[in-house]
Amino acid sequence: MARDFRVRFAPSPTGALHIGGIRTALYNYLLAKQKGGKFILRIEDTDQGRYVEGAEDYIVEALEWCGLELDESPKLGGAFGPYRQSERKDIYKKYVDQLIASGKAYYAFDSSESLAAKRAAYEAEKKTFKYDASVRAEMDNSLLISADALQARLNSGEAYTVRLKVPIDETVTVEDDVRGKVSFDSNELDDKILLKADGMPTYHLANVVDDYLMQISHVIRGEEWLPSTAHHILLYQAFGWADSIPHFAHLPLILKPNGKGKLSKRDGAKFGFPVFPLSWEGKSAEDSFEGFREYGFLPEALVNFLAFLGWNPGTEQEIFSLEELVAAFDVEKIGKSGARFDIEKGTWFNQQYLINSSNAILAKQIRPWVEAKGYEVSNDYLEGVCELMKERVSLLKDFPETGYYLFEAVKEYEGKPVRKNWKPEFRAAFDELLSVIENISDFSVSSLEETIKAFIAERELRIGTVFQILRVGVSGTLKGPSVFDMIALLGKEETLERMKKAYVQFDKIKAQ
RNA sequence: GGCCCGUUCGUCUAGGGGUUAGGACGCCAGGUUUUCAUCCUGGUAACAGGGGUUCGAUUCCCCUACGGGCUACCA
Repeated sequence: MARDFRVRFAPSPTGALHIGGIRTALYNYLLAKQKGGKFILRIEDTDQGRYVEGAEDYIVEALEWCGLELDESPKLGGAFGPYRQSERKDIYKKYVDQLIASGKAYYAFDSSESLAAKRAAYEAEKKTFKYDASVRAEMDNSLLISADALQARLNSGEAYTVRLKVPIDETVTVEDDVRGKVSFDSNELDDKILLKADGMPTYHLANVVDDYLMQISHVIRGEEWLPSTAHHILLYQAFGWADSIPHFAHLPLILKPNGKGKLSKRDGAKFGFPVFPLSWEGKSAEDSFEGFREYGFLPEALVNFLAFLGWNPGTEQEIFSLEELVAAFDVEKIGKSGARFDIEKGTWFNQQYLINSSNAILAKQIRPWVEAKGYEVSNDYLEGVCELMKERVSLLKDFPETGYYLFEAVKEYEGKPVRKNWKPEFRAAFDELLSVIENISDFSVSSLEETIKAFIAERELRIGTVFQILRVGVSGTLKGPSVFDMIALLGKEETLERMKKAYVQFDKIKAQ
């Protein structure tokens, strides 16, 4: 029987969500949308010790910013709620009791301290302690005591955990859509804690119970979960849910730029680029990070870039809108090896999106950056800036930075072109040029170009010299948009003012 | 250490028993442009190593090396 496609993104609210998480969410979203299924957000907040205020809101906002619309979530609700695991405590207890009753799980009274001591002792002998079938009998659990004794201990309020009783001599096979069959020897598997002493489930239990109850059809998650998937399979079997095991797809990890380990939150500061979608204000500067949004990325570009980290359509097309990704996505085409994070490529994607955006849309996008610099300009003007700058920058914040001279007076003049081209005796000719400019009634790029070129020809001036002087006079730099474009955008008054001011500076530079 | 996964240009990757091993980013060169950028053209550069299997392996198998993940009352 074909099940509906129901996929979930299930992060822990332990802080900002980094781009590895966003990519996981993206792949889940793409599969759900392509198949007409549901994309669900489930908050896995079973570790009260690591819970961070604001993290859930951050996750939701990040998904929204990326355009990954949810169908069911803690805030949206849905037929399978609640969607926060901390609110499902009773459900897990019920299922754990079922497991104990059927002998698939057992109570363990070993304290954290005694286990730590055990581990230390093993380590001293260069061995690794594992709470498994081989040591169960040496531990303090319900497998070793009578029903009465157990009841007495339970009644006394003694702290306990519940562990999965992993069967011996079995081969557990995970069918992974990315990696194929992956097998584990059950004797290598430890008796994972299912229910913690505080009554909360561990990831393993909560995950399996919720995926089952929420009728999740596909589990797409990071490769770090592959080893524990064996336990998850065992759990499905223990519950008698073997027929409802979802499809698994374990994603290759996103690696640090140097390939040494998976990308982590500290790498942003270390390598000088963001690893989070949005900025995160932590309790300390060390725990605060800049996001791609604040760095100047368009969400579409981030999504496109992330989609290609570990997946590709097999064609030569690289620029994909979200809708196109939905259509082209294919779990079969997900790669198997980790992908290093290369900000250069990401920046290229962003520039492609900048170039392909309309000026009207871009103007809206850059306005916050422009206003943050204290500039007040009209939309028309901003659109003009976009037209002139979008092929020359790669981040939104570059517009008011690289092109600051389109918003305020030139702060610094490049010396080299001035020394090379400026002569005080040109002043007369340039004064004339300025009056010519002043008299242009149609202040458009084409008439500007025509008039100025005619003037240069008439006076037999060197075209390169005049252009460079105008360019540096108006923008301070040799790099940038066409002079005529800049002059037309700045307007007559501003241009004349800038040039007059520039002559004075040019003389000074020349005199140095 | 044990278990699991992986390995094609510097990076992201396509491909797949016989290919000039393709594309993109980056880099370099040329062209276009009054500059820069865009754009166009060209170039640079890869199948980790060793054994098999095979007429033929980069492709299939094994081993080694290297890399990564997991090994918590964290997810």
